[in-house]
Amino acid sequence: MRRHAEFDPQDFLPYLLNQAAETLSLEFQRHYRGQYGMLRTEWRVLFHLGCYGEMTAKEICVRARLHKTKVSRAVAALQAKRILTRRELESDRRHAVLQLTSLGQRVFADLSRAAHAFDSEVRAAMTPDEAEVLHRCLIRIAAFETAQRTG
Amino acid sequence: MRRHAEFDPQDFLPYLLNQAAETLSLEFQRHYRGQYGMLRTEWRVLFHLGCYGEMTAKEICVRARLHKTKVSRAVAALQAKRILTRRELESDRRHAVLQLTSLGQRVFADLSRAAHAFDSEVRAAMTPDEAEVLHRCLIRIAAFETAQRTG
DNA sequence: AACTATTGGTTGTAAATGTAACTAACAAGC
DNA sequence: GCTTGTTAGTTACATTTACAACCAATAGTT
Repeated sequence: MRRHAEFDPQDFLPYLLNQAAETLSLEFQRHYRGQYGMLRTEWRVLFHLGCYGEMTAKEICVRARLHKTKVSRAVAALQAKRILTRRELESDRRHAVLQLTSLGQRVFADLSRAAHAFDSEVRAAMTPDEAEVLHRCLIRIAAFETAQRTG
Repeated sequence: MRRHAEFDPQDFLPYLLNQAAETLSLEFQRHYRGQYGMLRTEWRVLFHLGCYGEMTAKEICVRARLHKTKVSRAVAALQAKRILTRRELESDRRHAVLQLTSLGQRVFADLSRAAHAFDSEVRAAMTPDEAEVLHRCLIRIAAFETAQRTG
């Protein structure tokens, strides 16, 4: 069957990386989607607020590398779910600092625990050395060409 | 600012993996999208047909781990673009074997070359040893829990 | 042969995403 | 103080995706 054997999809890094990423994402979805009806972007916003503390939508855009419209919609959804509140700054009324409610903190604590457990589960499939190399490579790849994506 | 330092997004493998994958995907999009107006799923279908030779939509679903509706629509789009043709089997008229047209083969050759070059570019960011570990880990992760996704 | 189940594939519709255009608040130049 | 530019964020609309229901062909059962 194989007519053009020059190249196997499995050897094309972007493809393989995507397969791996999708596999894990799909698996972890169960937690934030199944338990809390959250979308991936919502989970990311919650994740960042939980890890780094309160910040503005813009800061989330930059840190999480998400487009502002996605963040805007995720924030609205999380607000509707009583996971976070927004506090406008008098110093500059364009900004609004986002902060988790106590419910938000509980949800974050729960998902954070699940994330930790899942991470360990994945790492169990490799040696500590491998995990370190993997981490290093991914960081490097993620930094590849970050332009025009964080507006 | 950081209030909950227990966990950094950068250390959560699914998240990091996603960032890396998205970075590369977005970059490589330029080729199939910019040059040929193809969607990611279309490129994947083309990729598989080009690499492995003609096969049915179902086989593509299994190999590429894509849902049948995605493949169905991608095939329709590629057909409209004169990239592939379908040939029904008399032995079982539910099946249709998909094959690249000569245009499809030229497009595949071009994108395949671009993919190769891009892959090398990415690999240049790491040592051969690292690349090998990365490859191994990703294969392992991609195989994690393949159920209910290929229907 | 008739009845059900399964399989390969398509279509309809709702949800999600991307892109561009927009508003409001502030900043800078004159 | 008024015009111009920038920045934070939202909204509108078009494209894409997900999910379920569907159809047609075949296989399996009686």
